[in-house]
Amino acid sequence: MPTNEPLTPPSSGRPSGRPSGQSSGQPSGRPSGRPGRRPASSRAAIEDAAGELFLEQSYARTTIEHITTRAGVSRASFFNYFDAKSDLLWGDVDALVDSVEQQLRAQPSNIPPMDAVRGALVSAAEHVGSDRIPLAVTQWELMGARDELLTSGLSRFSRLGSLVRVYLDSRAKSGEQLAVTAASFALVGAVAAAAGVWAAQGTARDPLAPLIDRAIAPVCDGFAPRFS
Amino acid sequence: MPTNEPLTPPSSGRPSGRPSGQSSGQPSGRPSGRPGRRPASSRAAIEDAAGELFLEQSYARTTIEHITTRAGVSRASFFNYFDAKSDLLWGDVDALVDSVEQQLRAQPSNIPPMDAVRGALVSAAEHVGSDRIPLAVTQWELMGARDELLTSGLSRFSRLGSLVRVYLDSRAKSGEQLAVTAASFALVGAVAAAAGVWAAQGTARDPLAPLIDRAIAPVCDGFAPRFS
DNA sequence: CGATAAAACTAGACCGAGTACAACAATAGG
DNA sequence: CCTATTGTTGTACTCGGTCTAGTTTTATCG
Repeated sequence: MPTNEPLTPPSSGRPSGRPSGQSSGQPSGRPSGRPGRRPASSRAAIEDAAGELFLEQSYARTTIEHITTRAGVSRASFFNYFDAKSDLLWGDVDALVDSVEQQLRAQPSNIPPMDAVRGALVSAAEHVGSDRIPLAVTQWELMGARDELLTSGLSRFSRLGSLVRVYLDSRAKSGEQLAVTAASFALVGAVAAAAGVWAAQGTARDPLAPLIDRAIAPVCDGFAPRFS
Repeated sequence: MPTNEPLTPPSSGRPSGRPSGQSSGQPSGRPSGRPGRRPASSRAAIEDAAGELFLEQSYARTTIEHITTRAGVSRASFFNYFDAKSDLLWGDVDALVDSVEQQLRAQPSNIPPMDAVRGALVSAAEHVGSDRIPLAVTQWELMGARDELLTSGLSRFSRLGSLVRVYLDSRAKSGEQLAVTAASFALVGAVAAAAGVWAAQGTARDPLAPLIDRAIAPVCDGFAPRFS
């Protein structure tokens, strides 16, 4: 007996090909230049289904099978679009970290390093509109057990830490490894704290950027003397 | 067909009861007061086997089955002693966090809050002798992909953050929620950074406590003005 | 001593996330 | 039509973790 597929026994098999459910209009838009089958609207369908289910029954109690079933997609398809279940929650945060990376590169090199980092973080935060909020934030209020959320999210923030560390390292004199690393991860801690407070404010929250700024300012002040 | 048990088909079954292998002497020491079967040396056997296997083939490639097989213990027994595989790596860190909690309670209440936290963290770090080093640290050098390690460890540090936050919260005037949270998690970031640098030093590393102190000092300096 | 209760341990089924791979379907271009 | 390419699916598998029922060892009480 196969291991998975607790639901949807072989009978009543879904018609292969794209299902008739949901909001997927005929995906045959433009020839798109390159060969191969064109993607159905699977990605959006998955995201929508996940958003609904997370609100209905929380992240922890929603399985990937639930999501794909509601989206009218195969379980295998899920992993074509996402590497892990937690990507549904934190994918937006990943994108935000990417934007921090860009902002860091865009910083002028004649200002003190900590000011540059501060500017980059705040700039990135300014692009977080209240329109597109990471799913993780909406879950924050809902979840009784935040540990799973927290754990799945921390690794994303650690990427931010590595990013900042590389930047600071490039602008510090050697022999400052400890200070560079400490500053980077202290900043990330402060950012995460601000994000947590922001998420906890529920709907109609304040803009994120000033919060971030207030949270990281003391860290910047503390470490600034350690850098040129 | 059963799902698991890829190895050890029903043939060649290990003799039930305590195996003759390893270092487990007859555990019948003292009557120990209370009823019930006395524990075999399973816990130590598991830890030893895990330590060996992690060094031989890394954490990621070692399954719980491997560990329990070498330890001569059933898989079920593993979960009698540990909640998760990652506890083998981070259990010592958990204990360390506990000791921070104690140190926080032992701090005099007439010194500034940030000084108290700093003292507690450094005191706890002083008890980390080079004798008993968390397995995670020894793995740090070995692992090609540190992400799994990192992820499994971050949640432990987040507990430290919550601890500090509660303490700071009890000593701050209300309305300082953001500052309290930011300070807590910035501290944790700095501590984690110091621990990482320490771990990366390989064998014969410097004492941890001064490293921690140097890492968190700027954070304390930065946030100190925000608290009474 | 025997009965009982508690504790350590085991066996085995089960679940869900994640991986791997071989198909199959749709589409562009020759 | 043929072929290469890309999206999608079915299916088997691994592993961490949970759960439950049952077995063995032990101390205590009658």
